[in-house]
Amino acid sequence: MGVLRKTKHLEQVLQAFRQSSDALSAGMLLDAFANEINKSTVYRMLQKLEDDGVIHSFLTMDQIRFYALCKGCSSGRHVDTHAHFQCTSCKRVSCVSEEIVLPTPGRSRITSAQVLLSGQCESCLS
Amino acid sequence: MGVLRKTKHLEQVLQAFRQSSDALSAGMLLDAFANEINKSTVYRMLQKLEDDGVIHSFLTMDQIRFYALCKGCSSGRHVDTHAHFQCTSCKRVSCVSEEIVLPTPGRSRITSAQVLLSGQCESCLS
DNA sequence: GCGTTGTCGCAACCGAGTTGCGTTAATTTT
DNA sequence: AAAATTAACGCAACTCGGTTGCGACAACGC
Repeated sequence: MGVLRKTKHLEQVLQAFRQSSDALSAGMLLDAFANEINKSTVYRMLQKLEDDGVIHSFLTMDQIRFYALCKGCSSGRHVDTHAHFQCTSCKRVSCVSEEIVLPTPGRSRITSAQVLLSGQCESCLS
Repeated sequence: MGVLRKTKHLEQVLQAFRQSSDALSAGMLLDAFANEINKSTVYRMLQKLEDDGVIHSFLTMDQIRFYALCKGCSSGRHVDTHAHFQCTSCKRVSCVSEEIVLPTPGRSRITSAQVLLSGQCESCLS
């Protein structure tokens, strides 16, 4: 596992997350840092950041993994069951602050949950 | 689009869905009918069945699309916002009957939602 | 400055899903 | 029942998000 090293690329990526109110995908980061950061580097960085509890990830309807900075969750325990929302027009993805009440089917033990909403965002509606 | 033809392969696939209480993925169908039904045939069939409102689909945590027979939804309008559950041990996927109350973030218009729960199912817990 | 060890770039690879196209077979028309 | 129509099929090649093995490099501790 090892410790997280403070490298140039890491700073760039973290900066990108801080500046964006939306969630980002690996592809978006690759576009943003085209010819600067390698494909595998981006994927490895995202993976590591998620392992370390800095960001969390989830899938959109079209099977693309998005990442966003974690607020309350620590390494190894991503407790937040907040939802994510993707606009079908502008494709932007964001976190929904409202907490969600989830059912526990049968006698099973739920350990994680993902809620994805999609539709049109405020700015695309107007 | 055209009409749905009653072919041998279609019958086989529908039968597989009826016999299984779980949701199925394209890969599982391909395994079940190995050397019988072609890869692209399976994908095209699933796509068509979903378009026609016979089955509905959703993604699991590991980005694999699963399909299950529709109960209440008709062609073009998949209204059910029921959740899906995947067991992390046996990997089986099933529909959760309980309805879910979802938030509407801001002033946006939600048109569809996916809820995925994961954990351990009853039989894997014992 | 030097060794350790995590990170990077590259290229090749993986696997789910798609596509173009020529062929086969289910349904319609005559 | 034969012919015409057109959906469904098989094949092979392809797309694309993501992974991996490996040698080179750079961050950190001493």
